[in-house]
Amino acid sequence: MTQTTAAPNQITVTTESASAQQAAADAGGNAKGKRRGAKPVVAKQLGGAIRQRNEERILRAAAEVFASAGYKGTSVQAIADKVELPKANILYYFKSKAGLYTAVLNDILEMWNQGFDERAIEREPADVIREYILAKMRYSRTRPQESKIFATEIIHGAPVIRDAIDLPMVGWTKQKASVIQAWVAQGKMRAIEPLYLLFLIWGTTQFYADFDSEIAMIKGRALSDEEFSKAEDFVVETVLRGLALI
Amino acid sequence: MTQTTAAPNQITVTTESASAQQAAADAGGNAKGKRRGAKPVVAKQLGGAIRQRNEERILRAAAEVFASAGYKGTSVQAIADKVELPKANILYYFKSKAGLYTAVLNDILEMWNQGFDERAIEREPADVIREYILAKMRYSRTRPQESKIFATEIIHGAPVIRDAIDLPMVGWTKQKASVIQAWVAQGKMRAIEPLYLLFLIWGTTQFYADFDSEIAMIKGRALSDEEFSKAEDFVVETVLRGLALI
DNA sequence: ATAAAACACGACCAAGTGGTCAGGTTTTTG
DNA sequence: CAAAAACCTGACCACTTGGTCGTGTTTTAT
Repeated sequence: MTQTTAAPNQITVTTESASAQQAAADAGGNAKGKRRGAKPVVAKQLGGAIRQRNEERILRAAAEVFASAGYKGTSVQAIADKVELPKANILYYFKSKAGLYTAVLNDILEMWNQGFDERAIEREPADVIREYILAKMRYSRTRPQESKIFATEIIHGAPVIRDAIDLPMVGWTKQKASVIQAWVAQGKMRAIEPLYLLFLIWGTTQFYADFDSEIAMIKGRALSDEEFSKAEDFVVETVLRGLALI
Repeated sequence: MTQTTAAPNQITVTTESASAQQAAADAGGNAKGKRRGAKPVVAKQLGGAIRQRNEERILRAAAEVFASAGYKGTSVQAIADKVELPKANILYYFKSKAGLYTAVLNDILEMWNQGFDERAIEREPADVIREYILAKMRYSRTRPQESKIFATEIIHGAPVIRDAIDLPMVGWTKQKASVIQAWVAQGKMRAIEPLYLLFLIWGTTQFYADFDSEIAMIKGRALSDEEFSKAEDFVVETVLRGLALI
């Protein structure tokens, strides 16, 4: 919900203000309003108090179910059961299952672009990269559901968010890559292809969220906070050494 | 298909010989045979020539569809269309969609346990780890479908393969971890928690398979062979440096 | 207070699904 | 060259699913 740092020079607009709002709009029910002369004027802020509360609850429940069962594996009824509302009611707020899924994904995308901060390029690579890895690791830890939904979506070729994410994603990535490239040019780190570094970080951090069940299998239980913290340290140290920054 | 190295002290049996065969058995149709006195004696090697050929084609098509649409998102009809056989026919060979999926997964699991070779512990960590990373990277490159099916399955909590994979997986991992542990004890590499190293390798290599569509988005096209080879080098070098092995 | 909007929801339906089955044709076996 | 096994498949069915609708209730605005 809250817009984090955000690259200033990005087309984030497409994803944030624009598409988030728009998603809320076409996800929001009450299609009937349109039938006759659209009486309710334009839109008095879209959504009464009740609506807002319920949409939030539904979204939360939906994320849970989508994460654990996948899009196709999720039935609207299952979500309804979880929020304890009749199915018809949730279809009243989100006019289709697809609309609900899109809304969930938009919420996720808002959080996805945790970038290097604006002054990254002037700072020490080691510091920026450390912070970036930690941010990603923490996201995996605190939002495994969202991470899973995102991963599943991408694995299946991003059928739903393709258009919403395509351009912005390219932008975010290019920006990060160019910062890294600059560091290399300045001789601040060993010569590497920035993209592959990003992939290594994304892959590793994503693993902790997406494969938590595998980790639990292996360890016999989930990672404790201390263990996770150790894992964070390991990733940071290994990457920094790997880049010859330590 | 070919059993690679394999940890000698593992219950791999459960997954390989046993469950692969067994899956073929209960996946294989002809349940009717059982109705009357089970005439066809015991089993003359299970499967005529036609059967073998068709099962293979179906399996291949199924893997494709499962990978791109997920288990729930896959309809038997879709697989049928792809192999150009009537739906009933594919249900004749694999008595249920679940059976087919299990069969596909078993094929995958057979290839999954690419381990350190038997003499790993006596070899140089750098060599073993390099080979391991390259093996995983190549698997991601040549078998992205299988990788995706596996990932999706794990993300959703491994509902299907849980039992088949649980113990073996723990075994494989423990074995690899103990080798790394030994290296650390011998002072051959810096002190790390072996598990976190494995996670980093798994996550990174998996990323190249599972997120190929994202990579394509970013680059505007898929990675070329040369680029992929550069990526391999980057991962190897970064990890080895990260472990202070270079 | 009262009208209008927003909210709630049981009942229902069309479409798609996995799976069965009966009766056919082809292949293998003796 | 039969008989038996293996293979093939259109038709069918039970069931789940997303989505609609009509109607009733609550909230909000005036």
